[in-house]
Amino acid sequence: MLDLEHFLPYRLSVLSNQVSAGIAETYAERFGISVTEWRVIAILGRYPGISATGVAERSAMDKVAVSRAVHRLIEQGRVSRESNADDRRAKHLFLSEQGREVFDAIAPAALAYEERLLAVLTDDERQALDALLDRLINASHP
Amino acid sequence: MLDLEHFLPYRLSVLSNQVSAGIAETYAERFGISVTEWRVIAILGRYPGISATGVAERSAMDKVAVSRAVHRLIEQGRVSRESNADDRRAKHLFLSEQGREVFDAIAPAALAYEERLLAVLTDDERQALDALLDRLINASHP
DNA sequence: CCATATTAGTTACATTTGAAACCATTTTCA
DNA sequence: TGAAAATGGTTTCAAATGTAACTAATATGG
Repeated sequence: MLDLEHFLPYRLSVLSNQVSAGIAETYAERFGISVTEWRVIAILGRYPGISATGVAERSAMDKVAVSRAVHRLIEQGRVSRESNADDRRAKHLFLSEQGREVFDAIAPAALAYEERLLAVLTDDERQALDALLDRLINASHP
Repeated sequence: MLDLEHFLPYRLSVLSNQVSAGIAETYAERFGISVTEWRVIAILGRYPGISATGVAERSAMDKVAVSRAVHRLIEQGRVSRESNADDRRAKHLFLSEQGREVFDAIAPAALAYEERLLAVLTDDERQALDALLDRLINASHP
């Protein structure tokens, strides 16, 4: 018998939404930034000079979403672009100084949220969760 | 240092989206039904006569989404409504025979998907995952 | 070579979604 | 009581999103 409340896919969805909303609270208001924009910033903070396609791969967002987020971030002066000599279709993306400020402000808050959430687990449990998620993510790959 | 790919909230989001998309494949095409509609059906299959607000609470969807899904399901002849004598604002919701057919068809497929996903885990690991999710869901409550 | 296929990224259109305003009814409590 | 607040549910409007079509540039195989 299917009971939504004990159904793994459903529970994952609930948890994921609650957590995303919780984190969004820490930055949405303060910086007028959406989840997709934040994800692009997070990727660029970690991998400066990556292309839009690279961002899409690493963020599991589709390329249209990335394109739009990048467009808005450039408008906001938070991201800059440099053309790629080797492949003139692709552009290298970077955080501007303002983008870096956003990243530096949000990243600790996001990590603090994660820490607060994981505080209910012991170290062993965290590792176990990590490993379980790894395997499930691999297993669920299209 | 924040690294999106190892950040729990992000990983949850990726896994949840992959899984939801995987399950949706099993019914979207076949029944022309969306995730929200399927969730309403799943709840009504389990709790016949529940109100729209009850559905929203149990499904963690917002009431606008429920209202719209119910509306579409009624149009499709898959859900029926009965007014509530005690409170004339609220209505009792039920699966029609056709709605029940959809439920009976999808539920096993959804469970099979879950089973396929969980097949990569041992029984002990499943229980561990279940317990970990419980605690995280409670911890992440607004 | 060069015609064809592929890839990076954008745009256009339709659909979905969310927030806020909105009825209608019920509850509260002064 | 009855005026104000709360609740169930719907509607409206703007913003977010997905799909498909598109441009421009690069790669490939005959």
